[in-house]
Amino acid sequence: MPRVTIADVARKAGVSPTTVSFTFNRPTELSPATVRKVLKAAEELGYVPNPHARALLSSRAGVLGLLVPERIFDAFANPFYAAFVQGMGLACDQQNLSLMIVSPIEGSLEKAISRAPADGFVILGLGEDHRDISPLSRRKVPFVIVDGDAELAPSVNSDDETGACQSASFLLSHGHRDLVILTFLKPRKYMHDPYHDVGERRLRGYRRAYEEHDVIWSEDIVIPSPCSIEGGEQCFEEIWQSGQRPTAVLCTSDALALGVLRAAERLGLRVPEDLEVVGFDDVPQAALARPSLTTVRQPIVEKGRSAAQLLASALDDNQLSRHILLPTELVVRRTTSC
Amino acid sequence: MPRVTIADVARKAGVSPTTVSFTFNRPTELSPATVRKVLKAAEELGYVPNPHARALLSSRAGVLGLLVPERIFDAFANPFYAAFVQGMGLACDQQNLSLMIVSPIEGSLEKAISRAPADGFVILGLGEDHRDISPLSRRKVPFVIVDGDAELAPSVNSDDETGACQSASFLLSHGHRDLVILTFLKPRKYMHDPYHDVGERRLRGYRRAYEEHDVIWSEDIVIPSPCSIEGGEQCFEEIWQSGQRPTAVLCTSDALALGVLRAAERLGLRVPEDLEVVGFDDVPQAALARPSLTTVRQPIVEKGRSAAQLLASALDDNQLSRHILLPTELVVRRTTSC
DNA sequence: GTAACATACTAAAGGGTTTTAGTAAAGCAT
DNA sequence: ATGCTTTACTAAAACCCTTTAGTATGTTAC
Repeated sequence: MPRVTIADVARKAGVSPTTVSFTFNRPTELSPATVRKVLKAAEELGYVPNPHARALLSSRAGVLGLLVPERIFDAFANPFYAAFVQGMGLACDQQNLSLMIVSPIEGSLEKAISRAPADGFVILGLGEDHRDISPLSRRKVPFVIVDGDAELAPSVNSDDETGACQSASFLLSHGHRDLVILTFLKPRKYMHDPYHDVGERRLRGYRRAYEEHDVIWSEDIVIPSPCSIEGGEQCFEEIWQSGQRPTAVLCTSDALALGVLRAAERLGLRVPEDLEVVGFDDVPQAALARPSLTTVRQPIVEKGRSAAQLLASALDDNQLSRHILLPTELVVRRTTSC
Repeated sequence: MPRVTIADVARKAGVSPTTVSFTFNRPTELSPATVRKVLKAAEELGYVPNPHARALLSSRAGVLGLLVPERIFDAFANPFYAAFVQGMGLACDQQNLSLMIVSPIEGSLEKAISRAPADGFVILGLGEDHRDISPLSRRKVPFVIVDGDAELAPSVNSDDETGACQSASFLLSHGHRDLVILTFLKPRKYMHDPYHDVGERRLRGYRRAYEEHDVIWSEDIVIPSPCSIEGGEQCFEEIWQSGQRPTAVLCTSDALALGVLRAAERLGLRVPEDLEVVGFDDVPQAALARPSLTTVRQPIVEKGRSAAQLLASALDDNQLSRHILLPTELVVRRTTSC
């Protein structure tokens, strides 16, 4: 039994397919009696327009893509994503759009992009000139860059460097000299990208704080780790086991910091007495953590919301490329001694 | 400048559109020289097949829909969703599928379903015979029911009643007699559904524990609240402000329990000395909470994974409807005194 | 009584691909 | 030279809808 098509409804209602289409799309051009008749026939047959056919014709599927340069599993291991999606959802709910998560297919983002039936993309963590997304510019598919460099395309970023600088400054001014910095590992494929990602921006902030405090910076204290609670936990445990005894840890992501907290607990370290920890993001659970996490707040939900909003308006009028810079702010809680 | 189509590539390469299609879909039927020639032309023109056209023909877009009966923002306010999506992602990553979040359009799930270019749906929190999803059965679109009753359709559920019973039993056997139970409020539209949802199953478990302990059950102690940390926080604060002084709180969701913890902290209550709290789900942050949350564990990631897996195989062979029941288990942590 | 216009509907083109059925040429055995 | 199979490619139909341009009818205006 094949799918019920517009032709079936037309036949049943005794009208042309065009009339059926009009019934759904511009009922004002039809007499009320006809509309009723067609609606009845459609109802009885259980007809709904085929979304693929509709999208093919109008190039509008009502779907925003969220492009993430890693596996979905790895991405959502970081609570940042839930909050970001929540924010995008705010705009989607409002504009009746759906939200699609697009991650590499067979390791290729390009492939994933070209197969995804989305009207546009919010791109997380890649710059606008990244080769993996160049097909989008060529095909004039609208996209918004988040946490990445952009000039032509609209973008949403946080003031990472300032926030990072504040957090490092905070620790340095309290006398800490023996820090460890946990940064998130880029997905393997992007490891050697020349592109300046968020991690690097935050590092730059830390480095600036070192300069301002006249403390000598060494790349040796920077340890990359997979960006998840487990990643941070394991990473810090290894650091400790290797004999290093930092008095404080700076993390470029709350996921890592929460992991450090867990590791510290397991290792019997008291926070903040034996070890101070500062994160980045202020994900919802930072405030709930044990102890509550000192971190650099960026408005994640708002970030997602404005990215989706920007994309939605780009779909409508494809005008004006706006660049949004969101503020960051050090939130002092209990993983640091005041 | 219109989109580059298969015809453009065909013209440029001096072959028929069919040959171009074959180049991408079954290159073995072509001579290597031709494949090279076409690939080169496609590359030069920046051609990628139109996903809508492809999906129209094959009825396969490579997209799994996650149907949620509430707004995306509200859904992702509950950390359960992030873990569930993570699990679905595991299966999607493996099978090269994308994941689409579909929530009501203009308040209508039906509308959202009919517009979504997804190959099938994982349906969260509705039974298979719910009227909002009946169009799917009629159109023979595959779907998997999660946290809902199903007989014909494949389903994934947790043993909610047993888990809930254990948790209530645990509190009752420690002498608590003055409990409050926080349940999550259904989205308004589904408020009066006759359908037995997870919340009710869990309540049934609590009730059974009351019976087993010969304690009289009263519906008055059951307080519905929006299912988020904020919801639980506010709800418990109101309860306390209203003069009630329960010695323990049972929550049908960790989101609520985490909220209660936050409220307790604000109200100056010590947990577990002044108030004991038990959640449900064991979301990742339950273990990290302050204090760590006693809760009923269900394997959320696994739930998402098997739901997506079931759906993916239903798409392939549309056979065998399996029903998966995942175990639950009380995890005693620090919000209860042992 | 005819031109001008609005109303209610339809035929046909188009959107971009995949797939089926088929053709032409080459290879092989007899 | 004849028939049979294989190989390499193509024409045309199909997928299901929307939209443009147009027809037929009725209404109004002078």
